[in-house]
Amino acid sequence: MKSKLIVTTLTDQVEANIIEYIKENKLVPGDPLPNEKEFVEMFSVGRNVVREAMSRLRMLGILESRTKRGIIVKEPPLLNGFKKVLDPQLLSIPTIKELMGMRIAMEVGIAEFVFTNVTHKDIEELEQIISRQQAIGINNLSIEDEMQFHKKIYEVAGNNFILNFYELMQPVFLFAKHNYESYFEPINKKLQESGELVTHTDLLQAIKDNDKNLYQEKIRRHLRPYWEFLYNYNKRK
Amino acid sequence: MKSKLIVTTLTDQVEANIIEYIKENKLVPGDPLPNEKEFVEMFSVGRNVVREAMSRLRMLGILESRTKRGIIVKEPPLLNGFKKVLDPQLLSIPTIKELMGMRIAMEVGIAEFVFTNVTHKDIEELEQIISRQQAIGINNLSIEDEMQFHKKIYEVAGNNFILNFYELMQPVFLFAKHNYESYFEPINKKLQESGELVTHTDLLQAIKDNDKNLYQEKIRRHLRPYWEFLYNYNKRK
DNA sequence: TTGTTATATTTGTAGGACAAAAGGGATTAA
DNA sequence: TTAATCCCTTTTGTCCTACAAATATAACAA
Repeated sequence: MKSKLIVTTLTDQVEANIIEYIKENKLVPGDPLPNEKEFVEMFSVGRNVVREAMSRLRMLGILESRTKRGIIVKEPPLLNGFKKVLDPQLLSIPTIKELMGMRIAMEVGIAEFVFTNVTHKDIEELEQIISRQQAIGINNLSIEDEMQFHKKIYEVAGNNFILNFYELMQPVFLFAKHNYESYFEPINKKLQESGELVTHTDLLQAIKDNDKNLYQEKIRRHLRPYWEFLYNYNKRK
Repeated sequence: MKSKLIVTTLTDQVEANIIEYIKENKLVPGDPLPNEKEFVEMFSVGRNVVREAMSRLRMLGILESRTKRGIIVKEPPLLNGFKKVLDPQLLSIPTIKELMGMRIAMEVGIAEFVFTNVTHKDIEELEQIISRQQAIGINNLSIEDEMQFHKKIYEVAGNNFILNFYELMQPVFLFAKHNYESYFEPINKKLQESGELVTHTDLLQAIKDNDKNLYQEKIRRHLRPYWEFLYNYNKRK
């Protein structure tokens, strides 16, 4: 029984059919795909529909087409699609809060990898980053400066996917931080006054002391304010 | 200087242009977009190109179109695109290993949330899951059974994004586990013999004891074998 | 065999056509 | 005046044709 409301378009169906075709025929990266005309006949649809479906898969990086040479299956970059939806302008506050929770979990969770991989050279680099930041002054710190330290931590962890993930989410974090600081007083200042501020220096010290549990506790307290503030920020900008 | 090799198609450009249009005009979910014809004129391209670009954004969930009512901006589900590239058939072993590393980090990192949120009722449910699994026998456990426990943990953590993320990655984990066990002896058996097996019972005990650090250590040891085995598995199936 | 040329194929792009759906306006009824 | 109904117009979804650019393939020449 078909509802009058169109829930899936032909393009949606053909897109799913092509994915199914790849799975059923066990195509792996490098394998050629039937060309447009063959899909048109296979699914009995117009060429536009097939092209729209393939265009989507090409955007995700699952397919690659070379003029005349046909279309091949590709190992897709994992975050092609994710990147495009991570626009703070489009996301609700609860969603942004969940992303921030994800970040906290990740950054606590990679501690294991960080402590396994970290070298003296890494520690030196982290010290340099911190001293550059101190030269600027903790309250004049640009958000990009602030993020350098964390990025380096992610690099030490040695997982490219997690690093990419973090970098893609940065615009969202910037939004959260910027909004916090424009509606309230700067986070750093507030925490400094209450004595709860966990600085990058504190984090680095825990790394130097090889105290993983302490590091995890500190990184949590370092990030938590951004997460908690989102509780009280329930309207879209 | 233009290379003769076409790196971006018109569709790619128009897709980027539409995203830029949304940002520049500060459109938020619910706002209407110009219709296809207007974009055709705005960018001086054929209707097909505009449709392909919008079809991509519709797939990601950034746009929604209703026949005649036009197109509106939508808050996109975050993982629409990610879901489609998570096909173990398409991913290389190093990539799968990075995903597994991500999972370990997440599951260690959400401990904080789990320990904050967990209730007696949750613990009862976890006990029921475990006893169902023990009734089956630890070596007869289906992979789905095995995953029930972890899914419940993610639910307790209370972050929908992380939960969705985990569920999407399950096919990849299944692949890793299945391959390990078909090439080597079952993971559980091997670890049991060496006395290193961390069972769900051990994990639950750490939760009952409210010992977060121990839990994190145990969950790491519970998952690590799958991650390490990927080191030695360097060929695509 | 090797190199060149011509042909055919395939993708990218443009544009026309039409059906279905729904908004808006006009007409009619109360 | 207000409310209900009908018709027209707009817009999306789909199909189709056409053509340029690129290149694989075949045919041909040296």
